[in-house]
Amino acid sequence: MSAITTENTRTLADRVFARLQDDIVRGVIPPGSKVSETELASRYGVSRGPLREAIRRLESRKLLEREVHVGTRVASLSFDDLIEIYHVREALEGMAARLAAEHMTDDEVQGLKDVLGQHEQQQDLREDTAYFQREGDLDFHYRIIQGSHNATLSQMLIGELYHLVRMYRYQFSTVANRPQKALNEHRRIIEAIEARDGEMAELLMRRHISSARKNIETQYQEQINTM
Amino acid sequence: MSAITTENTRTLADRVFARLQDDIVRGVIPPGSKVSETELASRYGVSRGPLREAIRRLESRKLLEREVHVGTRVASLSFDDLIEIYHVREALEGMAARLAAEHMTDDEVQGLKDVLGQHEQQQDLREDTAYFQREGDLDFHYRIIQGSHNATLSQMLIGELYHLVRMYRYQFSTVANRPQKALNEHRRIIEAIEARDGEMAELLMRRHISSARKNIETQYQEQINTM
DNA sequence: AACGGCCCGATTGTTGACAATTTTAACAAC
DNA sequence: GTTGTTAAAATTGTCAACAATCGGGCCGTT
Repeated sequence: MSAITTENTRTLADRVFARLQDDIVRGVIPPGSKVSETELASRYGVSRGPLREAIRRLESRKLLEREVHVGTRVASLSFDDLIEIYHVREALEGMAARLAAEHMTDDEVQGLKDVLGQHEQQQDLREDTAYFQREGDLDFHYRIIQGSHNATLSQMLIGELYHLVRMYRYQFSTVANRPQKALNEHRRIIEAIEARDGEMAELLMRRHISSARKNIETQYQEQINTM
Repeated sequence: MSAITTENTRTLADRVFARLQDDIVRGVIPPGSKVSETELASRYGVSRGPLREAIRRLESRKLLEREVHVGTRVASLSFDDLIEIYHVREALEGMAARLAAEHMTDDEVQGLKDVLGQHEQQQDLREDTAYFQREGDLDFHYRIIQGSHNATLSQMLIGELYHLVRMYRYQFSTVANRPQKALNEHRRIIEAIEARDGEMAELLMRRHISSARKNIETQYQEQINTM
């Protein structure tokens, strides 16, 4: 039974790490807020020892920021931070798509196509599918990243960057506002992967993410102008 | 006086982190070896508390690997790991070169050209310049990465990946075996950056790193065949 | 009223002791 | 000789107390 495994082979510090990360990403603890070690320790029912280990690990992931002898505060992503992240995503996920086209198994490709099919149906049936679109979008990207069969690459994207992206989405309650275009782009990326055309898969993935970035930049500018 | 700053505004755990990282990267503690907490604690003259915090951070950087209730061991990079890293470097440093071409200040470009000039002279004067070439190569890449003016990107490359690359070099005592070609490639990358041609800079940087990867793959195969 | 020094409470940093788990080694049974 | 069992030793995980540092309020001086 894997529940035993996940509860028992992990240490207190590991579980605090996971719960705290979740609370930060979901905005339960507000971005930018200062967190007290004793307060967190009592909240999660542990002593400060394991808590501090969890804090150090979340620092490495840029979810917490520490000032020596002063304290720790939850990261607060600025617009510029998000743009930086999207440039990195463009580079890394482009490479991931290339490697996925080369290394994905036929089963993995089929799974990717199934996921796309589900998204198309959701798009048909509902109008306000913002939440599902976001989750679906993530699912698509996760599968391609893992299809690269490059653990270092997967770790950097899924283990580090994506937590920040998700945190930003919670922070500003952003919604997908180009779902139909995105879906088309997904479709073409899959075609390239299926044709084992790594060059094309990379190009399309980069344009996909680059478009998302430009969209964010436009939204941001509009928001500035109406203020 | 910055010596005071670096010694005084940092915590014990921070200094242990830095020293331990250095000892791991330089191979003072052999790759793959198991490290005992009490032993390390006495070696660095601290208690296990701050030491464990340092260990957790080095785990995040993939320099240490932990098994719950068993212990921690120094990472040992396999050939496959290094190839993975080079694919990531190709993607990230390609993007860095593109952004550097767009964002580097004229002073930064001049500094880059100065560095290249020094390398050319070294190459003229000496034959066995393996060490200097390696350091010079790193200097060149560092400057372009920081020239991207993208802190997230810089952190991922300089703060994470490069430690692993350096560790691998110490581990296998590799030497640069295509210095003249590399120098030419550097020259052309700088030209593209100076011309503010981001597209070209990215292309050349990717080919530069891709060539290095292929070179490593070839070396590895030859080594296998002679065994 | 503005400024600077001082003390006190609160918070972070560090330590050593204790609990839980794994590994080692000795021993017994087959 | 191999395998299985058990207890002791060693190691990791956790905790609570102690030390060091920072921030805020009070007070006195100008």
